[in-house]
Amino acid sequence: MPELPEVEVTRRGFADRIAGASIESVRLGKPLRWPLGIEPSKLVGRKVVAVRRRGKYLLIDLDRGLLLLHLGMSGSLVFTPALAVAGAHDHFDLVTSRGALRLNDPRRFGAVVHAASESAPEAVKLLGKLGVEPLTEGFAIEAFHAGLKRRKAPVKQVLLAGDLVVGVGNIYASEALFIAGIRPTLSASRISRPRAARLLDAIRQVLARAVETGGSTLRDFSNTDGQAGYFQLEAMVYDRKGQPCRVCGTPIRQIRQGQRASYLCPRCQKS
DNA sequence: AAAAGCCCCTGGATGC
DNA sequence: TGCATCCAGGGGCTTT
Repeated sequence: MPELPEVEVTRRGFADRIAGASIESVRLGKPLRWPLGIEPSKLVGRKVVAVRRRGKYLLIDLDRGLLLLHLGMSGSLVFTPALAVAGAHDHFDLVTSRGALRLNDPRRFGAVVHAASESAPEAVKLLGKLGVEPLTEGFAIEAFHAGLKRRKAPVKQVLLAGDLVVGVGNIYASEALFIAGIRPTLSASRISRPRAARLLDAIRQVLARAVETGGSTLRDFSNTDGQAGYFQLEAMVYDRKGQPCRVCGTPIRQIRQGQRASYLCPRCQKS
């Protein structure tokens, strides 16, 4: 589910509300992708300082240490004054003096991991190879083009890999490539400098718009107040197999790359 | 170093 | 209605 926009919408939904709170209790449900890495009772009494985002990870800074939280494919967070009885897929509760944060994640590809600091091995393992933040960091077109040039894999898969630019997942990779007029199968190394510039611009444009619209809700994503996003209503190609291209009317095609679906307009994305 | 495949897991849609 | 199969917003890990 969650790509950069969904994670950012989630972050904005509770960051200010939880900042300054002290942790009162922690409840774990079924195991997530990785163990928490700390005895839950040791978190009690610590204070939440801030909530940041790095790629698709949320970083919950505590006055001592931090929690790295990932939503995986099916995760979502709610932040409420008081928690209801935990459901079958509620696998992590962080109860604080200002409200409770709850992770619901049916597939359990998500994770909450404690790290003593951002430079601790547990954090570096997860964050160390991440690429540039497309929305907030100055990403020179030279660096982006150079990064593409040294990769022979299809550009779609290079975008998904996350080591060049972070936050672009399966929906927004297809969307950005459509906007830039680039075929997802094109080898990244063959993208010219002007086209790389268009692609970078398209990535920023589509991610920013998706944040504005509350992200994409295909199945189960919702923000921390339980509300759905509606970017999917604006999607140009994603999940639109066989439907007419919104620009030229040609039926949208679906292909498979690395066991994931890609969508494209064969006419608007000629190469 | 880079690329390709393989998993982790549950639930909804589809087909027989 | 029942059951099998396929597919899904991710990404770390292992193997080429």
